Amino acid sequence: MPEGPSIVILKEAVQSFKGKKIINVTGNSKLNISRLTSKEIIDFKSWGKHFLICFEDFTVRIHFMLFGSYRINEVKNSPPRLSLQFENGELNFYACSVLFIEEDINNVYDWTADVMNEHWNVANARKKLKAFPDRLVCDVLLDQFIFAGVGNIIKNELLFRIRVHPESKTGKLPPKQLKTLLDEAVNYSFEFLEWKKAFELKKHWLVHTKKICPRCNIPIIRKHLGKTNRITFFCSNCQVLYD
DNA sequence: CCGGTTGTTCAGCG
DNA sequence: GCGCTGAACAACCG
Repeated sequence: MPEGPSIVILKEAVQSFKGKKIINVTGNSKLNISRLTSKEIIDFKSWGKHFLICFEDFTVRIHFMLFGSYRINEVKNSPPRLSLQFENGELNFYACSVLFIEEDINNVYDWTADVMNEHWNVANARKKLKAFPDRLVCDVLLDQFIFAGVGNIIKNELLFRIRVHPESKTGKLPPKQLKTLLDEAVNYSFEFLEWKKAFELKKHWLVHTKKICPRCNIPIIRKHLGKTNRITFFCSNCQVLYD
């Protein structure tokens, strides 16, 4: 559930509650969620993997982490972390991180860093990469301050697509590959969104959780890499190491 | 039933 | 104070 495109799907799915008043609030969140009672939802926004419920004077940030989930006008057989009741339905969040943001979210979030956002700015991302040329591409793709919304699946798949080895240093990428990486961070995320909407996401995975390279038929390498130490799937034959 | 994983934070340690 | 490691959280799939 948790990569950026999934949050965009959620944002689209809850539009019927925009402008609506919350008539009851429950949940096992340790925060004072009762403050939401009788409040009107001004808007829903997203930043990367963050789902934002905007009120007049504050914002609720939902982060689904690895295991979080939600239901719209349905309930799961487990206690909700946060449950919002409306005249026209309900919105339930499970096993997620809930946080109140009191500041203006425009001062909290850099919208130009969100690969799914209309304000995404590729020049800003390029500048952030240039500042730390020794970082590995497998790490920078997961850096939410550079590529907010990109997760481990998108990381693995896009590196295979652009034929770059995950342990390549960003500063050693030829300009053409660097441009392709920046472009595909957005392109792949939007393809992920369409596949996810069509319930055919896994069908399109070429290396993630795979055993054999679909291009050259040799075994896919599965290894924890980089400072992020996340599991990485790649083909040592198809993906070129720039170091 | 066990192993694996779409994520992040933080304690502990050298 | 730093960077690194691993735990913790907690749910579902195959």
